[in-house]
Amino acid sequence: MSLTTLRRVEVEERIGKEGATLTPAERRVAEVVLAQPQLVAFGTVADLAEAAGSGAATVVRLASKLHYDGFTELQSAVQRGLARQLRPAAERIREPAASDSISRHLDLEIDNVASTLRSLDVEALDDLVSHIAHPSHRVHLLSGDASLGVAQQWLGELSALREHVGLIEGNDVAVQRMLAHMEPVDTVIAIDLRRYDRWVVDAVKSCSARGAWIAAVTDSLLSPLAAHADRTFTVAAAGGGPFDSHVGTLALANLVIAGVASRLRTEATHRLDRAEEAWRESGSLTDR
Amino acid sequence: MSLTTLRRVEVEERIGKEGATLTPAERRVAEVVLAQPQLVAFGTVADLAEAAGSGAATVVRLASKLHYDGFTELQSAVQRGLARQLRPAAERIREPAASDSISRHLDLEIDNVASTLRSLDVEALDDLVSHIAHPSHRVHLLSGDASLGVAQQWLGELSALREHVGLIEGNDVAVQRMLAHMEPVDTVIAIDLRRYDRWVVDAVKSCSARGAWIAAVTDSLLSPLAAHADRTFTVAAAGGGPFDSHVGTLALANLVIAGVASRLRTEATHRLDRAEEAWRESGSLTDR
DNA sequence: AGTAGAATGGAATATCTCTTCCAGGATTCA
DNA sequence: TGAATCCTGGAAGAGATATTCCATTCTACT
Repeated sequence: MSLTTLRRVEVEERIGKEGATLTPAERRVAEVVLAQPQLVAFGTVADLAEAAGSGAATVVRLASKLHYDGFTELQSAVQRGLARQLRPAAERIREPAASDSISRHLDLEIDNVASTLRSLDVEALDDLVSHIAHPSHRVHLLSGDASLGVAQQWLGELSALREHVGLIEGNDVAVQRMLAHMEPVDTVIAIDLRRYDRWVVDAVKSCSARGAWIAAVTDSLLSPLAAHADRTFTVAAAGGGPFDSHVGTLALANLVIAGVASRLRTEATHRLDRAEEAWRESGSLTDR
Repeated sequence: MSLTTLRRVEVEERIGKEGATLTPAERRVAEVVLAQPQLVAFGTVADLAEAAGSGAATVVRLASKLHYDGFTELQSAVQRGLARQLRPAAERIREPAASDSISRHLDLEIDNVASTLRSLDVEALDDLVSHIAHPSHRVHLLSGDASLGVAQQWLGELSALREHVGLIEGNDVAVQRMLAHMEPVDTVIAIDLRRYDRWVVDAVKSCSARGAWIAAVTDSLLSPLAAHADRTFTVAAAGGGPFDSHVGTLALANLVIAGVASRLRTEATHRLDRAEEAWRESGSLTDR
């Protein structure tokens, strides 16, 4: 996996070079610098001195021996090194690296999936699954134009598991119709990322006013969708091309849908069996 | 807050909760906190204020609104969050997520993306990109029912880059119409996985007979689609629930579309700009 | 249009941190 | 063994930073 781009950082380099000339106390400090760079990046001279069992002056002297102007400069160097590791793949992909475009996209998409699922709140997920699995709550999907395909994917699979799942298109008629029939027990899943479609934002507001339970799938907790949502799911959507990547959103969808399926096991199985039966009879599916 | 490690980083959690009560300037600061946590972790109040275009006092006020004792405490919280990400990315990717079920899906989806993109043949990819980028070739998308949403996603984004992209629905009328108008220079992208939709297989055969150039996006080189395709792309689609995961397919789509976009740079840019202009005039997109 | 209230940034202040200096202690070499 | 040198940490001062307060600006409502 090309994700392991660990570069030896400047500081380590210098410690290696000057290592032989370090005094015992300085060496102890240097060991801490290598072993716990966070302590250097986030801490103070005193913290580092304590961790190394030395005095503050020794810490500063080490920085000088490594040809830094002082502890502050050493700290900056360590911070730069850490920042490199912290940089999301989204930024790495822009740099004119030698690596080919496939592996750059690979990094990016893996990052999207990992970030999206790892930032997921378990309670929020359970809550969403419960709402979708509740048979008497109708489910309405709202999606911005850019994520319409992914929303269709949610729609298709949720429809296979339960009834009364709908996707609202972005025209006023459809939106108004949905709002007219909305009950306070209905569930709304709104999917839209930055450069939000105004109609989605407006529709979410209206749904909220009508008392629907709303889940927002969006790019930021500060998104206008989040403001009216009962639960917000943030997705990472860094794209290597001109568009956002909805790979993270789709991974989230799969997770949610799997949860709904297991919650609705018996009923869903019946539905799926009936569909299977229909396909078999009509011969519309084939193994080869 | 107790021993339970919050998966969504504490700071984000709090921003989400208080997001609605933030003033405009505070909101700008919060956006920077979310977008550039390093700036908070490594920087000073003044740095953050400058990045957000606000005063130092606003930064401190935001910290208070998030129920921190002051900026220093907010900074510590961000540092703790970042420290978790400081491990090498490769390790982090497989790190268990908040629940077993999420971890399982995470592994699964990462494998789907990685397997799909790793097995990709560069020449085949270039070939597909070239065919799509060729302006005089019309592009037809065919998709099985299960991957319809993903196909819609291809459609939407390709349509933003060039003209004459169509998605054929699975009814005879539409298929026959497409076949009737097909030219030998047309490009067909057929997306369908195991338990193939018979109509897709048949349509691909017919397209092949008419001399179209065919790319198959499918699950195996032994797929019936592969038999008639000029290029075959295999995708990994292991799903954690009852359905296949199309995350790998979508990742492939993004890669292809990014390739097409860079191939069509000038024309595509014009198209995108015109669309942007239209959105701006109609006010249908919003930043908040 | 006017007023009350919130919002905002600048400046003063209190706190914290880095750096420098120095004296006591350890080590080395004759 | 003694002297010279190096090593080391504490403490003071220099510098930077967070916080608080307040005057100005903006906004919303009458």
